[in-house]
Amino acid sequence: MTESAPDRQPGERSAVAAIRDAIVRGEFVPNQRLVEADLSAQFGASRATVRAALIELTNEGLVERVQNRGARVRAVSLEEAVEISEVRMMLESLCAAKAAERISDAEVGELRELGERMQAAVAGGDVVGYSGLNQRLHRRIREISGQRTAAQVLERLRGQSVRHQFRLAMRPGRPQVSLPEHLAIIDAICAHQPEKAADAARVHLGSVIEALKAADAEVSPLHP
Amino acid sequence: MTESAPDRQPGERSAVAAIRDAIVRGEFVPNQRLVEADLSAQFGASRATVRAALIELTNEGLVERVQNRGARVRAVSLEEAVEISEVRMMLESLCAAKAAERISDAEVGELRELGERMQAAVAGGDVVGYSGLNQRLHRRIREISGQRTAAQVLERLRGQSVRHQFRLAMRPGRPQVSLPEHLAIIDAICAHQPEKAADAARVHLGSVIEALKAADAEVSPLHP
DNA sequence: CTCGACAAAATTGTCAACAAACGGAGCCGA
DNA sequence: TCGGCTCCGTTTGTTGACAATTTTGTCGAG
Repeated sequence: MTESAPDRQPGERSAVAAIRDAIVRGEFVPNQRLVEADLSAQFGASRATVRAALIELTNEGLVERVQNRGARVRAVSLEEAVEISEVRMMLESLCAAKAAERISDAEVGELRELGERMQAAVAGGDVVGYSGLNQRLHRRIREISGQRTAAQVLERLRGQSVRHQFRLAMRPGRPQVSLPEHLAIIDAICAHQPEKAADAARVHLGSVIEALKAADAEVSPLHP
Repeated sequence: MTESAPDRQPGERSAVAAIRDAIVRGEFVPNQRLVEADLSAQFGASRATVRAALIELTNEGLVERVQNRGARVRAVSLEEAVEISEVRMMLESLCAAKAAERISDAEVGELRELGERMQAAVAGGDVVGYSGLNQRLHRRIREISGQRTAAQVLERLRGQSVRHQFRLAMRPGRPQVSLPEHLAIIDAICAHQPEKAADAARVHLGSVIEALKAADAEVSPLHP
């Protein structure tokens, strides 16, 4: 950890984005203390800027702050990850239904192409590529839905659960399970079938929840 | 702006709460500019504290901030209010279902009593009392559900749509419509019927959405 | 050896002052 | 008259220092 911190060019990149990236990329591990002075030095920003960034990230659910005791990276437990996935189940199904109603022909082609690329990635064993396409698909569906409120909430929740999502994606056999679920969502949306799209999204997120529990049970087979 | 009872003890927490209260209570109207120096004087806090508060409220969706141009009270349009209600429909139904699964006998009594008091308020024409009980009911259901993630999101959304909610509550005849919907939710939860509770919540929020549109159409029959 | 109090260090919360950016008033030239 | 330009007041963004609070380390008593 004494490894020379990446001296980002001062005054260029927003401190919020920099710290957020450091957290979601895993550079800062859960429960790690985030001392304002240290971050100030690391990112070349003033302490006030760092402070504002921490407040913002607190409201995004990425860091925890307690009065006079500083900030630390928030650790999301399995239970919380499940809760987040439950909320996602409701909101992604809403977005999927809305997207099925509003999608244009051009966007149909776009989604179909995404689906094909996902198939190719799974067939080729490109796990990280598939993971990236996965995120792009979900985001694109949110955009097409036009439901900006739900989209915003989902974006925030994604940041919180990115670590668990990543662990899931790396699980052997997981892509083979989720791929057909994703394709079903794409098919329903492109066919302008809101009910079917919502159902497919619910099925997918239900699968995610089950996989989350299974992955955790495998990692820690003993319960404290 | 004439009213001034600014003698609050210093503290970031109180500044956030004070400004938030001023916004939700309607003391600050939508699109009103929020100048840091002015708020600093009004609430007796330093500008840095006010600034931190504005950042926090921005992330809560209550104020809008643009680079170098300051902050103002966010105005939520009818479309946004509908979007918010759609998200609420999904999440409140989730919470209602969870609450139906987990509710204890003591909590059953609590909810039933709330229902009776709501009936009495409507019968007595106590609109503001009914409105308060309404909020208490929804919050209590969220608490009983144990779904803290959904509860948090709902709490944030409530702050944003409080103005529209208030307008709704004041609509003549509205309590008579929403009361049976609320009672249906209570009955389903107390009977430990998750599916029925979720359906009742969906029906209720659907009714809210319709009423929102109707209320707006009545206020502004001409579209600008 | 353990427990409690006390002191020192570290960290956050707050404040006042300075620099930069935006918006508008007024001026100039065509 | 109108378009563009500069200048100036206002407001935000940033910096550095100071006060308040918590945590840590040490010492002595039982």
